[in-house]
Amino acid sequence: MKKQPALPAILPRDFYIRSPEVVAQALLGKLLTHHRKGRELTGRIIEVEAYLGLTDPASHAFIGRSARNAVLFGPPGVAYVYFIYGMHYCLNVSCQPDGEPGGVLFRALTPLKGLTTMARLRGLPKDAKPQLLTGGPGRLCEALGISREAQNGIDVTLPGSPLQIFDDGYNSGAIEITPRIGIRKAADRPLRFLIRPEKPESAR
DNA sequence: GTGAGGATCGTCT
DNA sequence: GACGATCCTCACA
Repeated sequence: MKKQPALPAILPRDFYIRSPEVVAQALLGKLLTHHRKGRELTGRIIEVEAYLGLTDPASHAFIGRSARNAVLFGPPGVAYVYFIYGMHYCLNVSCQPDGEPGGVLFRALTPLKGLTTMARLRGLPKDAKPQLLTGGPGRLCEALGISREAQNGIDVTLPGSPLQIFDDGYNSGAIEITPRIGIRKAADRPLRFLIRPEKPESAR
């Protein structure tokens, strides 16, 4: 069992200087926070996917460096946001040493703080189910107000950064491993990692 | 409750 | 010109 730190601590850059598979599993249970217009939007990371870079056909980095994927080739611990299917944003964080491409895609969060704002950004009623707020890569970006123009290239390891990832000592318990979703290339690789979401009030 | 298909645009070739 | 790491809506059981 991990010790419970007194205060949530920002994950340091060293945390991300590892392979995406390792970083992805380590990110489960951590807190993702976006400071937006004076409000704090926070959720616990419950589902991620690892994208390995040059050896992974499903990764944006597989085709080599381009203007779009440059963040994946840069220093670790930097947000990579891309636009997909003409209507959705997806949030990743770069990992591996500077120069080696690799990243982790955030697929789902359990919303903890700023639920009303999240619901408003998603265009949903304020009592909307968490699954509808932040369950899905496009959904969680919309709920946190994340876009490529504003958030791509943000360093998530800096104390003053609007986008940060914290460790509050939460023990994520057993990790489920499955193939990645929504891709055609290398779709059979077990690189999707998830934890059971915290039980809702009604399930007690 | 579940499954299938359409929407829409940035990026790359 | 074609594709894509998705989501939403509608139809049907």
